[in-house]
Amino acid sequence: MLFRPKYHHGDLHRALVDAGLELLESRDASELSLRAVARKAKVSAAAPYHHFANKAELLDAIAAEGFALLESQIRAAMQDADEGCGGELAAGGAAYVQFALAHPSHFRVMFRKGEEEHAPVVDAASSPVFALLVEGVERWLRGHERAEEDARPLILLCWAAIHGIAMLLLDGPSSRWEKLGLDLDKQAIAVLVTRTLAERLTAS
Amino acid sequence: MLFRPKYHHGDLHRALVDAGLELLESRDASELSLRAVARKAKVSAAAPYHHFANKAELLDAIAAEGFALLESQIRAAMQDADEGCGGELAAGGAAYVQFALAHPSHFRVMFRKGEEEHAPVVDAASSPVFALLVEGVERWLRGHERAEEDARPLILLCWAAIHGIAMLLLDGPSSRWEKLGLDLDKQAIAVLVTRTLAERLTAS
DNA sequence: GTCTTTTCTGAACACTGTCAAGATGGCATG
DNA sequence: CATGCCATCTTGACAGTGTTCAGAAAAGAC
Repeated sequence: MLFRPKYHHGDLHRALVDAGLELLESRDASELSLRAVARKAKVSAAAPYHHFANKAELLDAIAAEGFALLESQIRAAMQDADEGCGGELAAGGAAYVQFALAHPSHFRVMFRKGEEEHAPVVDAASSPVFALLVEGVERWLRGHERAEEDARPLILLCWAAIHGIAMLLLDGPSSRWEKLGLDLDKQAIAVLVTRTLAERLTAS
Repeated sequence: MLFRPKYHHGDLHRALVDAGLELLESRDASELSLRAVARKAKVSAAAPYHHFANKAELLDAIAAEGFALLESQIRAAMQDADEGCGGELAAGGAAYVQFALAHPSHFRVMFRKGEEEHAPVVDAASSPVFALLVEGVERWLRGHERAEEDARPLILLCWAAIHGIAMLLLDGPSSRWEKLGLDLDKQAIAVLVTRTLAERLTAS
């Protein structure tokens, strides 16, 4: 049994994660009950406890799945972007925000605060997308003849700006954007921010 | 009765908000129960429903209080900063993150997603801190002989970066920072990001 | 003094996360 | 094949939750 065993149900571990994901499409993360997930998987309320220690662990699994999906989408977007040019970073950032806007509840689960220390599962799953960012910034620096520069502050700034605009578009106080006189939809605002960020990075 | 009336309890509206705030100091936002708040206020479980339509409305009140507090702290930090210089903006940003780090649960309540449209109470309360940001960026532009420039993309970028680093420091996958080789505490990371941001804004 | 309105309590409902005890069925060993 | 084992699932329970509703109690109006 390489993966989870296939006993009575088949693969309940997988089925529960999928059921949770489906419910997150419509419901919000805060109103996602373990019992509802079990119901959707046509299983009793206590069944999940043979595959996850508690609700948090299911959410961790869902979060990990989300990071994998996010990574693949960012990677695809970066590959489609203009090679070498800074458009690569901007495309990655746009993909990040696009994911958040397309799957808001899932995204919030990915960044929900774990009770104690963060689950190592989630940390491990989020590692590749972070690596993608690091790699992108470093490649961009090399492409701009600034390979010797310390990349770390720029990495922090990029992640903060991208993650921040995603969060603000999801949960931020609404009506801030219109009040600015920008009548753009959310995706366009995200593009504007990533573009401004890229400009500001390039400007020396 | 200009404010909330003082009937049986005195001012239960105020007392409930205070009790909620106290509980948020130790508990996390997700484990804050309306019943526990009522208990802390020495009142039956149903009493809050005469002052708030539901739990969400209490949280909205707590969130609004948070934005007021945040605004005062940012304003104080900006006034203490070097006049005219760009340090004003950086100080404001640092104060923003400092608030988030000092009151993480409260901060999360302020930016939690409301069920439907955002509560107008929260929107109104968050307006002044947004105005502080707008004003700061515009003043900074004037101080740099760039008054004619469109401030809006910069405003978005600043808010996104500041809010983003706050969120990442609170809920982000841990062990990202050490993996970067930066052995700084959270506050120092926040300062680094705001400083990098200010640099990048100044660089033309 | 009554009368009314606001505030609070007590009990109830449906729901939640979680656990202990038993039923069920696949697996390997005899 | 029979046997036993053990992972899996169900049933039923417990404490706790948000919310509602009928009534008690207290404050203000007349």
